[in-house]
Amino acid sequence: MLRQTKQREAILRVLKNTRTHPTADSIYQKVKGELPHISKGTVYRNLKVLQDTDQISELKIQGSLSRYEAKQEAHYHFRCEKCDRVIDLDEPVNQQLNDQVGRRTGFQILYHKIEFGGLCRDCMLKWSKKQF
Amino acid sequence: MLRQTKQREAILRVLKNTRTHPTADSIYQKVKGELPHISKGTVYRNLKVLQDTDQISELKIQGSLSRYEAKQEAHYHFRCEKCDRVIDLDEPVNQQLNDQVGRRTGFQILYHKIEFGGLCRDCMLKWSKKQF
DNA sequence: CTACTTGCAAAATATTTGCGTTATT
DNA sequence: AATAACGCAAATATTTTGCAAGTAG
Repeated sequence: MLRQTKQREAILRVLKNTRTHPTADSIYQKVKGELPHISKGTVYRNLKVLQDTDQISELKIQGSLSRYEAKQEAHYHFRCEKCDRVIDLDEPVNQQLNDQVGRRTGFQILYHKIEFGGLCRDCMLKWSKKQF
Repeated sequence: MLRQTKQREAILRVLKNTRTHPTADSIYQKVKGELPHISKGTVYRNLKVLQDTDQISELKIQGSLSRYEAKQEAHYHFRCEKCDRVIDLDEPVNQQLNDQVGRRTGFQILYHKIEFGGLCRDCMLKWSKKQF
């Protein structure tokens, strides 16, 4: 039976209270503020447990280490190539896509994820200013 | 100016001749058959150069190390959760999606990638046999 | 009490880098 | 020749793991 430890709670809380999709190391840094003796091993082990119990998910985004987020409704991600931020999109999720591809391929499709990439508004502004 | 070395050529050739989306290490292993003295540093350095010159692309797929593929027409990927293979899909690419999301978010969208996940046909068969 | 978790440290992986040498242009 | 690229080995991440001690249930 899984136990509820303050380390595990703290890690989950950090993820529920941010929208930045932090890496394992930055989760470790944040939790250390609250639990100074926590070890990285504990962070990695708990990230794994939380994934296995479907409370968080891992994001493998272009050009960065794995990031994590607390599980929410399905949504897509956008990554800014300049500032490297990862932003949750409101864009509606294409519910039929899985069935569509499943029918055409004969595979059993359980999920799909989309990563958009480009420039966020902040970076577009900064960049365009530099042109003049 | 970039030079054309046999190491770089061999790495690119390996990627052009496979559909398996190999990892850096398995590329290293394959190229070693042809160039026994090649080093891993050379493989990593060349994978970077080939990406920067847009000849190959890196795939960050759920539950595995980075994989690589020679650049082709845009396409989506499917990952089997049982055998962990990554398969290129014929599925048509949604060309309007970038503009659509760009309009709604105000971001400049340069690309999008989709990863589907589930069970491939082979694994569905194996798995269903085990039920009886 | 039991056994899941932790902290710590060491080990295992993965990737990058410094440097003297090789080889492409 | 000039210098990009290489091989090798050492240096850096990054992640996993063994183990004795701590603690939730």
